[in-house]
Amino acid sequence: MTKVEYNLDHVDYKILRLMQDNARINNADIARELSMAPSAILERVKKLEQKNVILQYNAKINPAAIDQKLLSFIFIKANDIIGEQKVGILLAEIPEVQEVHDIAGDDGYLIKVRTADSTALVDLMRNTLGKIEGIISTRTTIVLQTVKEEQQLVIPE
Amino acid sequence: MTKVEYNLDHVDYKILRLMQDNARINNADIARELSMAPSAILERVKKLEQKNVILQYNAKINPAAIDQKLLSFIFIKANDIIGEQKVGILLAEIPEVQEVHDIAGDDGYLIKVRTADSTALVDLMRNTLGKIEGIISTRTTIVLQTVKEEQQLVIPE
DNA sequence: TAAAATTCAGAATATAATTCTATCTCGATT
DNA sequence: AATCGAGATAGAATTATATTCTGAATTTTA
Repeated sequence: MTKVEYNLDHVDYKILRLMQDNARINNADIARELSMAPSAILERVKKLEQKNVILQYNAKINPAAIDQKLLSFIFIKANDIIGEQKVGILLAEIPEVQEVHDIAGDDGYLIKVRTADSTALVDLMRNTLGKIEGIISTRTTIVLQTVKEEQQLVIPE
Repeated sequence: MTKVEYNLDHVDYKILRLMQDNARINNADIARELSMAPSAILERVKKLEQKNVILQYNAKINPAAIDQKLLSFIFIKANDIIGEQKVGILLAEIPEVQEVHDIAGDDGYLIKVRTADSTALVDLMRNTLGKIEGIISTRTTIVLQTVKEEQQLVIPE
């Protein structure tokens, strides 16, 4: 892991603020908003992509529309060596697993899982999690209702 | 809450699969990929937006690039009346709070919070969470390292 | 202070989005 | 089986946008 300098200025922040809420905004509109030339914006956006400030552009899809109605968080206790994350990497390969976090205390992971329903969750736990070596125990928390779910960051300036 | 029919077919699923990984893909490229006319794709995308299948287009920004290096999950026990979510709604208004989930058991919430560092987290808990009426207790879990963090869903067919 | 690198505007060009219309498909009805 | 109508699509024409290029201005570096 190498130290990276991002060196962002006000204009970059403004672009990021616009794009994180509307990734399909066009160059011309950003340019108008910031009173700059489209070509200048284009260059900056490309640089933000190159420098890995912008990681990806996602369409946020309504889970209910494709019948993925159940959201759960599962704490997973594992016998991973600290630093190495064998179990974590295996968990990350599961498509239904949206997030895998290595958490402090309890030598464990917290994962976020989306399935159609509780039956599908049980299947996944039995057939997929159950096959991963090194998992000692799991504790599952079911989400009844989601009040907010966004990935927007608080951008400076 | 009204029952909604989404009525998606194979072509819609393919479009969604392309767009959830690359929201800035253009019409022409989707059309080429699916061997269809751009106009047909355009209509479908617009309908997917209208029907709230596609909820938003986001740029995923590298938290490190804007100095938001600490991720935490906090369990919050609240004295909310079931169904009503006064505390949940207040939590959702906090910009650093990316997610608010009403969870089963323990009459509580699970929230996901991003701050610059642990100092900023403590500040937020004291100054912002501390001011919310109805919070009985909190339990904080710090993320040491994130192995995976995506919002991609498993799309059928 | 000079040279190099970066940033940006504005024009020219290439590419893509959008609109429109004719055609096609498919299910319902008679 | 024939007719009708709604919805979906292709393809052409038009409009809008992205991209490239150049030169000038500014900032950084040596």
